[in-house]
Amino acid sequence: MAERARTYHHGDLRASLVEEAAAMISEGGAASVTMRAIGSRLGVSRGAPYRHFPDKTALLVAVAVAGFKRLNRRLGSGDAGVSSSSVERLRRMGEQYVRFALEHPAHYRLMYGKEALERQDQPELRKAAGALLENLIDVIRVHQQRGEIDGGDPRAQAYVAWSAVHGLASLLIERQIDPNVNVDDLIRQTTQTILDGMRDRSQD
Amino acid sequence: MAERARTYHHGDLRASLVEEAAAMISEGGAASVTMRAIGSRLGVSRGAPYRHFPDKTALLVAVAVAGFKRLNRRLGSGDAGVSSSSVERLRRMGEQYVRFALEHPAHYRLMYGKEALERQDQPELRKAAGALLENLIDVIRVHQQRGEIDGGDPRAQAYVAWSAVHGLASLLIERQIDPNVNVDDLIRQTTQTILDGMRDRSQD
DNA sequence: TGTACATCAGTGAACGCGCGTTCACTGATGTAC
DNA sequence: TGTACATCAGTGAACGCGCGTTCACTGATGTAC
Repeated sequence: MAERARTYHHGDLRASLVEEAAAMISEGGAASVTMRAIGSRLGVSRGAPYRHFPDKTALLVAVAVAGFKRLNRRLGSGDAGVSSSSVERLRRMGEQYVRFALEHPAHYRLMYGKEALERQDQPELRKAAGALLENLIDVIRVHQQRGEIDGGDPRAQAYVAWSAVHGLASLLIERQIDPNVNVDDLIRQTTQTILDGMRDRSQD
Repeated sequence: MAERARTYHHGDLRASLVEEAAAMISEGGAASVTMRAIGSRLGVSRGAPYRHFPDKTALLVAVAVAGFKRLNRRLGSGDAGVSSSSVERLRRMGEQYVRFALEHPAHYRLMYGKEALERQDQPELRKAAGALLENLIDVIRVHQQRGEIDGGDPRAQAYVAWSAVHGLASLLIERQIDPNVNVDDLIRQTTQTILDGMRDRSQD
């Protein structure tokens, strides 16, 4: 604030816009993000954001992309390597995935909601989501090579695993799951069922 | 239309509103549903819908509830009874679930999207979604008794299965899945993996 | 180091728009006698 | 069967609102000489 008063130029308004939009989404959902509000929250005029984003959709796409990158980083961390039990690695990825969604529900919703982003093809967004999938495929492939899960098409297996965690995350976020259910147990059981199912596959 | 011109009263405007809103959602997404448009599409004034629904949210809730009922009916049909192989029954439920979502993507989105419905607790909606879950639990319980899947908490197992199909449906709808992938195969593999995982459960 | 100038980030007033909703009304319907 | 009346579904004009976006502008910054 003091800083802002001192300088006419903001410094890095573009980054601030993305950050602030994400914060607003967390606080009040995607609908609460308006170009007017975001400007005033940053102590900047209404027109200023248009120096950095051609329109509102472009800003929201940037926010969603940032979300995917953040999630991807989180899944990648923990252990990247060979160290721990490898199925354990997959299970932990699933857990982290769902936990991210629970911690940032509105942001997560934006990442996947075509609704909010309107326009069909946002290559940046597609790329960010694609990176997530590729990581998952890589991990699955490694574990296949170790013979710990079956040898089907790793891409298809990745989709199945992704579906399970994405579905669980969505149901939790949208409050479709009885709040009395222990979330940690449910997450564990979901990832475990998927991993068992992948191992078990009766050669179809 | 001819009918409408003949009578001042519409007949069953309430039902028509729900039906027309659903149609508009299918055609142009939830955002395309406006109280103004819906009135004019039914050849009725702007105020007319407010005779039947206090506000827009109430109408959308009714549409979502109708969607859940329709989906539920579809899952229940096919075979209700003891006739067919029982695991087969579960697999078919999963397939029908995903197929419903693919056929009515925007409607499906509305059913689960808290965003669009804004207000937190819509008891009717909660009830309709709950009925879906209870049905699934019942089916799982039956198959447990037959010893075809393991004996864990059927509610938890239902959540796991629901997560998988809901996740797959969502990813497909939101175009997160490579269009070159064979959707039928993917649906089959997902339901199969879940069922295998349920059977396999290594007594944890 | 000092000046002239091009660049461009941010200003702030204003635009037009489509929306949900309200409200005094009017016409149709069903019912009591 | 006929009339009076209460009820209520549908009318249509109007409201206020918040939104995204535009545009001529001004002030800050960096650079060439």
